[in-house]
Amino acid sequence: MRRETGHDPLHHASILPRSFFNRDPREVSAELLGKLIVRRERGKLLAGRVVEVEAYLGADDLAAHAAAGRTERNSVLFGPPGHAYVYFIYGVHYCLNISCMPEGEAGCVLVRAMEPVSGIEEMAKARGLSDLDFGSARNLRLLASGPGKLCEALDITRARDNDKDMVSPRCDLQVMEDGYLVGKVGITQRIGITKSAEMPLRYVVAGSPFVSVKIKN
DNA sequence: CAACCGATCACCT
DNA sequence: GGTGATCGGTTGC
Repeated sequence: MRRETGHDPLHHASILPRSFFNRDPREVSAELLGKLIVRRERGKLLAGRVVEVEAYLGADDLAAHAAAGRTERNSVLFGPPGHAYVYFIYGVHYCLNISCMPEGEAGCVLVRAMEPVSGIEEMAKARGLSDLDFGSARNLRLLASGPGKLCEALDITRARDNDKDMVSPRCDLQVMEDGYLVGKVGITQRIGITKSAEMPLRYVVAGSPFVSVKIKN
């Protein structure tokens, strides 16, 4: 298995300002592509570049957890922007969202897939895939090509991470930017929902092999 | 390779 | 008591 280089892969990276998330989730979604999700734990640095997200809006979006109003579970969505909203789904998986909009207004971006950048061995271990050879993109994409996989790779759980401030310099779960620019952005319907399913709110880096599913037109 | 299915939890009605 | 912003293994074209 290939080793990480000694040089810090986030040397040129900086934390996004909170204002980045203080607006409509659709704007945030388009610009979040190419940014970095960073996990720091036990002296290790785990990071991936976002290649797929979905926007979830407020009361008009019946697929959003916030649609029925504020509850104890979804209260993070109504809090300040830039916080992690983590929920448990289908009895098996966690999903990571980042809250958007000013405090008091709901909205978020679901982080659905990322290209692994740093801490490949750690992520593989967390995914139970330590035996694979990650020299090939074919295996590399197994690490975080879906919201549940991404959370497993970064060891994200509701108990541990819900409501964490992802734009705080001291947080062990952060969003960063390093000047990387994505190419063409594709927009499709969201995955796996039934209500408000027709709205085109899924944003992917066109041609990336690290996205979850390719949607046929 | 598409389609189906089981796992099995938190939340809301 | 029903539902769901998923995944991975299996089945059957």
